[in-house]
Amino acid sequence: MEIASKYDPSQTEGKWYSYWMEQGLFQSSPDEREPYTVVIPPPNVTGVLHMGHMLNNTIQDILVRRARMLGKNACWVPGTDHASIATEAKVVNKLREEGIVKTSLTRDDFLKHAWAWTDKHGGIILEQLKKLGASCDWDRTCFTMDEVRSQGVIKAFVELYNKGLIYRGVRMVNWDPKALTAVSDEEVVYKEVDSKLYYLNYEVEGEPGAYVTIATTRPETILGDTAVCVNPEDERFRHLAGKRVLVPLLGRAIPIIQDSYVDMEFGTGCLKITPAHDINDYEIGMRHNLESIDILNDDGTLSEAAGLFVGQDRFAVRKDIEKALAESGNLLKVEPYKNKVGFSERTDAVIEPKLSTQWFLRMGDLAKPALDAVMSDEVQFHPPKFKNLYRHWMENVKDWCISRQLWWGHRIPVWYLNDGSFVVAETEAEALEAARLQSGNAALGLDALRQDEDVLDTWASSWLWPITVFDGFNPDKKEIDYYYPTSDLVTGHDIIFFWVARMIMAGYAFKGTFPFKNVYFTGMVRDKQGRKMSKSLGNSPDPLDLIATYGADGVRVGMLLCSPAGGDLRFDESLPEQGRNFSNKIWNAFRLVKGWDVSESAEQPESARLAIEWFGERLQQEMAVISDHFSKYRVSDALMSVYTLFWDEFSNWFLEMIKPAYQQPIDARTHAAAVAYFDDMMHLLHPFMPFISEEIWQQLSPRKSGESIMVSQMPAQRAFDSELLQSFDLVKEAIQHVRTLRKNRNVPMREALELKVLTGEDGYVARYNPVLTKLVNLESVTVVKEKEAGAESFMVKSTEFFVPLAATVNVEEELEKLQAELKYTEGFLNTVMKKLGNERFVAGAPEQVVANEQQKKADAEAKIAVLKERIAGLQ
RNA sequence: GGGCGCUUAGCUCAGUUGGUUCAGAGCAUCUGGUUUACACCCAGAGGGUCAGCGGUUCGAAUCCGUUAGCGCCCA
Repeated sequence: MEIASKYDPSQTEGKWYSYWMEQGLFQSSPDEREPYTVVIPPPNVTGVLHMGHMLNNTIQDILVRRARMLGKNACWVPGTDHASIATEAKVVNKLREEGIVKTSLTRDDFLKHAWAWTDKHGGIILEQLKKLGASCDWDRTCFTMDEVRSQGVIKAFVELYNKGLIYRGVRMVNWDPKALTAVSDEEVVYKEVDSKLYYLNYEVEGEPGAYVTIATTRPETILGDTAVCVNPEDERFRHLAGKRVLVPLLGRAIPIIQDSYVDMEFGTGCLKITPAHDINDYEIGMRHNLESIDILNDDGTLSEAAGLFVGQDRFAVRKDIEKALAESGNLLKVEPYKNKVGFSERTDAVIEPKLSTQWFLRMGDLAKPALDAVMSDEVQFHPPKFKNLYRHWMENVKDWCISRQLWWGHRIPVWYLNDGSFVVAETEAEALEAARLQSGNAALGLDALRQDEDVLDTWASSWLWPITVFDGFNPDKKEIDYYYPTSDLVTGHDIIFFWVARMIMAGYAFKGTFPFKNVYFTGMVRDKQGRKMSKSLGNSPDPLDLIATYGADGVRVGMLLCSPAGGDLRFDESLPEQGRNFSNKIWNAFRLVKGWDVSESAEQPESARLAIEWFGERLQQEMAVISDHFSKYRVSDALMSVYTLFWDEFSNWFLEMIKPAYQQPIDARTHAAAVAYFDDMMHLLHPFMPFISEEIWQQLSPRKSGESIMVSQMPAQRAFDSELLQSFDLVKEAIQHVRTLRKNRNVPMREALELKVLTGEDGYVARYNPVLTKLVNLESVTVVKEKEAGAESFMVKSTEFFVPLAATVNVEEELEKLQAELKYTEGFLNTVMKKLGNERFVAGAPEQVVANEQQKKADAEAKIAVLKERIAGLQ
């Protein structure tokens, strides 16, 4: 059978994914095994796969596949979230293109359109994850707005309300005038912008010609001013206490108040107060019982209350009012100014601080156990540096505005009665019952109830995800008791507050314990220049194109090669290319092993026997390293271990050592060992590169139908012989020296060499001669008692090796090399001696460290002796 | 403005309680190579005052202070 010399992922990836699905290998149900559970960070239902998802889901799949192969009952629950604002905005846009205005539709009609959109686009992203190889239990696919998840959200709301943790209140919220909804603090992105600082003169009432000057970046808001404030310590304004000033253009008189909030150094030291449109002004207004004048409509245009410019957009007014103020003589000057302005994360509209009635979740009590859990490592963060950030946020946590003025989402389970009171209940029927009780009117009908028009923030369903995906709010606890708490959560560090912190709170609030044991924070995927990947920049490659070009395995490797936990990663196409190259390397190693003729009668060469003995230990050594990496969530390092184990140790050393001579068969014992090692390495590789490892595993040995590497067990770990490994390294070193020598002297491989060994205290292991002989083509290895004059030479530790060659050695070059090595070794010995000569070191350092230094001293002295001898011999 | 973090080879980054020859890996570069598994490869090589300065210590890339540059989070 001819095997192609290039590995072609397109021939295998789809095939094996279908096979795994058909065999039901991703499925999990509770049994007696230890569970290993991961819930996917649900991507936006109408979104498409981007590089962040690729990274994130690759890591999850690696963890899940490894756990499965370690004998755990691995369960990875997939799903999507409904992304309230984003999806509603998309649907509104689509309707607008069709000539339909949202406000012309009823809520129900709008929701029909939204569901249609969701049905059409939802799930695309999950299909894309399959291309990546994600081993999710697809039978468990959840959606934040499906029935079970919605029930959970409503039950949680009612429960929290009954505990007094949810309240309705008038607060300053972040208003998005484009989406026409409040958004949470976390959804506001602050950016530095070039704006202007306007200096405005307010005339003192009754004192024509007397002014105070204020500085503001938002001159249009003067229409809502209800005071001017100065610092009580400020001498400059003391004479104004108790007086009033006139708002420019309007002539409305407002008081001059005193509050220590005002920074005397900033601007003019005189601050205008607009309680309805600035959070700090609002607080000052509360302290001084000021009136609030809301001059803006929800869409950002000026309202009747403004008195002027009514109906015009806030930014248009800013320009127009500048002119008007200049004409009226109130504009003193305008300076360029840089300030931070809040933008909506979803719509990029400038956020308007706005007084509004909203639902809030009290966070104080919820935060406490969640904070403790992370600080005590009951929930472990990887990398731990995020603990600090988390603590800072948790200690300063503010109440969470959970209502959104949207239709797409979970409608708030609150019903208002005609008298303005309200009831909170899980269903309409229960609401009616409660309302009858509350009103004392047993005849109250449904028509007397009006459900709150708003929906809940999307994160109000996402934070319950680890619970609701196992139907944790219903009486049947079989699933949740088995799978919860989950094991690992893998997510971007950008949603640590949005999601991670809140899930931990929900875990303690509703389940009494943490939702996951470990959180692995990934970095943000950036382009080569360090820019965040975004649609508008067009700097994000299409993940599916990458998979088509380099294979899913190649892309997975590429993602990991640049992804230390938590740090940003710079992606460019050389990375999946490297992954593809690795696939090809593995494939060709397989071709080699598969292509050999196997002879039952051929004797096993000693070199092969030694190679097998060595690689068995080497494999164990690396498996220990890999396990250690995984235990510390160093997934990239674990991959790098597998990578070098396969490429360097297995392919470049082991296979070369056992390779039979040209056109000769390989003996059966050696071949069997090679196949067994290959099998082991496919296991180690499988979590990282599921497709090629399955393809090769299936071909390595006959397999039964339904078998798969993904549900087979990882090779068993055992202790390994590190002395053997060290002594083998000495042979490798000798081999490398001979190779260099061949290269320097232009001696081709086919020409066999003589090797003479002048043994020192260490550096030579005679039993490995067959390996040495095979890899560098020696005709003999002989132990000598004397130096070999005129031969090329090299050293391993204190042993000297000589290779007699026809042409003479370049004495000068050789001397130079030896002198350099001598100098280095002497310098090294010197530092060692300094340490050993230092009484405080000998007394203070641990015994082992001192012993090491003594060993170094002995080694160095032996080597120096040999070097000096050789130099003398050459001179 | 407040807080946190980072700065190690051309690039991306490791360096795990200060102590094995500790200054590393991968990629890139350079030099050889039609050794029939692989040029998506093989064999080699070069390359860094561990950001600067000061301190602690027998010993510092590692701990402390400080300066500069960069990044992130929060208001």
